[in-house]
Amino acid sequence: MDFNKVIELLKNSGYKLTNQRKIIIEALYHSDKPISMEEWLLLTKDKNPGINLSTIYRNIDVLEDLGLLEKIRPKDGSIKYTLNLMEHHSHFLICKRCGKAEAIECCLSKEFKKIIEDKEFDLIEHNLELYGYCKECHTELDKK
Amino acid sequence: MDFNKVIELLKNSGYKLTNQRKIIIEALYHSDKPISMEEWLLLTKDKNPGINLSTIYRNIDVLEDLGLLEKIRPKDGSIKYTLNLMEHHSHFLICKRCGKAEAIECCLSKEFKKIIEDKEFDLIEHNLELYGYCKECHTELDKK
DNA sequence: ATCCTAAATGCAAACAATTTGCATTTAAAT
DNA sequence: ATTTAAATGCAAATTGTTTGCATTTAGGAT
Repeated sequence: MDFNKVIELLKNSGYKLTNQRKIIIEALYHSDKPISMEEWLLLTKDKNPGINLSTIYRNIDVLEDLGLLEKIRPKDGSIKYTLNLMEHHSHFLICKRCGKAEAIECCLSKEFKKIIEDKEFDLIEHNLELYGYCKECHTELDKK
Repeated sequence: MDFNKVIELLKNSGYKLTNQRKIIIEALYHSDKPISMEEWLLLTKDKNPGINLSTIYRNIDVLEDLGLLEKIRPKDGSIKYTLNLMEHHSHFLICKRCGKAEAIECCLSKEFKKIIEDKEFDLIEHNLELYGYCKECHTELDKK
């Protein structure tokens, strides 16, 4: 989904396109990896120093309402945000070193789902986060 | 791992077994599902009303140090705690209605791991949370 | 283009969750 | 029993997030 499509969706849902909102969403859109609130704030202040933290928080609600926001919660307790522009369900390969996140297609094998079914558990949704080292970082680490 | 084993591990690691600590860990040990901090506090206050919230927080550090604590972070932003007494890696089937969590064995299929390998991503750890309705709750919901 | 109104924003204050400093208590080694 | 480092309770501090309210602004109506 390209940026204009996002804006269109926003407007069609009755939200106004303010200067701040555009910058806030754009920051997330152009980031190649999930970012923390701190990073998000810096990126937006970069374009408009007057933008307030609470405005970002309020826009989180908007993005969630639009179903566009993905919140990633690593084990360390932090929260990172990224836009979810995919049609279908996906998960992330998250690099423990550089933080880059790459989306991958869904994952639960048939056999695995079968095991769950056998337990008569009605599976509605799942959340999978994969941590490791991406190719680049792995190479870097080998050098040391 | 039975409770005495947990206590033994605690002592062997140089921690003292205080009355409060015992109650705090016992509460978690005897709970059949992951619990919130609020629930944890209630369970401990039940046995000793004087126990302070900060003592629980400090004992979280201890349990993490011992590698016994599992933190579960549902999408709703809450945090639940449970003891991880298993030898091998496992995941949870978490009921969206009653909150009961059942551990299941590991899950990533060979094909799935192959896909990740092909991306030259060095997978270190992963986190999978499965949400849905357990058998009992499913039955209950059908009644309505 | 100007006017109008609901939505959005900035700011400061409120709030919730977690952590910390410090005086006191306690487990357990001596 | 004595001693001492570790653990606790309490209150205050800190951090992250939310809210109330006065002001501003986007975008439809005129």
